[in-house]
Amino acid sequence: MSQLHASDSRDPWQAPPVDDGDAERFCSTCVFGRVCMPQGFSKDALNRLHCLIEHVGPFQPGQTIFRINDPFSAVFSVRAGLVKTFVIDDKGREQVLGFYTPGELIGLDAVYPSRYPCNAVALDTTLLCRFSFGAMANLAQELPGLQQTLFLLMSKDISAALWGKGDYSAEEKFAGFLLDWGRRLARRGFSARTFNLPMARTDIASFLSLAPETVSRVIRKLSDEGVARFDRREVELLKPETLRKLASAIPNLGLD
Amino acid sequence: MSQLHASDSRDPWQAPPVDDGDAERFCSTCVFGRVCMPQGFSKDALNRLHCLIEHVGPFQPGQTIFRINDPFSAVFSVRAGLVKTFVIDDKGREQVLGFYTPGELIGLDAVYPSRYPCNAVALDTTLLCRFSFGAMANLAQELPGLQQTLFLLMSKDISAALWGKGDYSAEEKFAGFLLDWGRRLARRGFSARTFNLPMARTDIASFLSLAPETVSRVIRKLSDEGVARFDRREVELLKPETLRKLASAIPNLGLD
DNA sequence: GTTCCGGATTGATTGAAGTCAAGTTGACGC
DNA sequence: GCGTCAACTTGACTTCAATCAATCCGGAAC
Repeated sequence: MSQLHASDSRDPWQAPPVDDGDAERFCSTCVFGRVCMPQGFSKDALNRLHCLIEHVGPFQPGQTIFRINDPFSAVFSVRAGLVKTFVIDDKGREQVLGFYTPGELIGLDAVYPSRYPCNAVALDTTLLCRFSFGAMANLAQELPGLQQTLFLLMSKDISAALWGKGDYSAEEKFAGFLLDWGRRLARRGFSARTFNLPMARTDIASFLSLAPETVSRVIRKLSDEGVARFDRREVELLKPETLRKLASAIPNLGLD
Repeated sequence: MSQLHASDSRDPWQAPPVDDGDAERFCSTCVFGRVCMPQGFSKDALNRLHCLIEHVGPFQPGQTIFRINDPFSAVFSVRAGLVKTFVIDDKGREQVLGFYTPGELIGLDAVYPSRYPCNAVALDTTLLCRFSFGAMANLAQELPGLQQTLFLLMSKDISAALWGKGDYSAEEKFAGFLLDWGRRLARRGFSARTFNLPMARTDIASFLSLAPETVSRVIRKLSDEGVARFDRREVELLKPETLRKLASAIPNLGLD
């Protein structure tokens, strides 16, 4: 969803579907656009960074972007759509590791092993930017701002990976998930109060290490208590304070 | 514990307590010594990296190294001893995030927020090397090998943070913990079969998100089944294969 | 040695969430 | 409209680990 028209309308359903960027501009949601520019990248630097970007996609829902153990060469920035990463345990059960919404970067955890440590599939029609990591590292050698940006992004991913570590109740985890998702959408100009949970209940359950049935029951409980309204995959947070209180059990939630 | 004498004796209790390094050499366990050198750092480069190292400590057991929300300026490499990092949740319960043994690096997750996101305390008499991160980043601008090393270390921490994510039984988690700990000691030349678990049961429990009583019961079960022998904090893995089978439920364990 | 103390263990009970099985709902196609 | 299918929900039951409550060490001090 585009940010170009965010000042005209914050309704995702009325915004143009994609902001592709062009030779002069990054996609408005792009981490490199957002993070680098305020640090004073020169026009030349931006152009050189641009040269190593490759637009890929569209990927259809269910389509694989990379597989676990594929050799690593690039990270991906989500331009539009939704991606989940996951691993399969020895009993064949899927463990979802993360969801990625436009502006977020996938694959920094693959640098060390030189292979992707997880699978990535599109959950919605998805467009990506592909950044060759080697080329980026080379460029970072000349551009302190880019090096700094990469350090920041990787550091942030360490904290993000820690999310939900610990022993929390189903309600606390789900409350945290709702608030986190809302906050990430808010960064792109959408409402943090009324939004869509575009992934399947099963995937939310797996991400939170819960059974789908438990997620269902938590949703019913929050509905009954008037904390949030759920209609299919639409959510309206009626008492964000109550959610925040629940989620406050989980430390380190302030990832931003 | 020193690696200098590893060829003479692999017994940690007979080895000299500390390998300090000097003007010419890194501590033998140091991540920068280990990771950078094979990539062909020049003598000059090594010297410059050396200049920004500051030896700190000793810290006594229980002594704080940094506190959550302290402004970030440096990462720490463990030279000797043992460190745990942890956060306190809103009910006052401690959640252990990690244990750090000599050669391991603490604090890369603090780069993004510019504050330490957790507390760090020594669990044993501990010596550290302090690296100013800003100075290191500057140096990395000139030394591609150092930049690469930092990317690798941060990427590795992302995977490490993911450890234990998912819904596993107490036995699976503990088996994974034992094997992981053994493997880390083995990297320093010690036995991966017979070793010490120098942290309190309570800390292991917290790290694994279990009650201390549950850890105790798992230990008893593994003893009864002859899978491992426990004597106080000493462990001998009698059937590592059984442990591996248990731990294989947890994906992504192969962090190395 | 004896006393003390904190960490560790053990046993009895409880409870939150998983599992299994049976509905329900909505989307799509014919 | 009706059938089909998958996702989701609901209810009944089970289970694993947390909690509560006693002990049981083992080391330090005297």
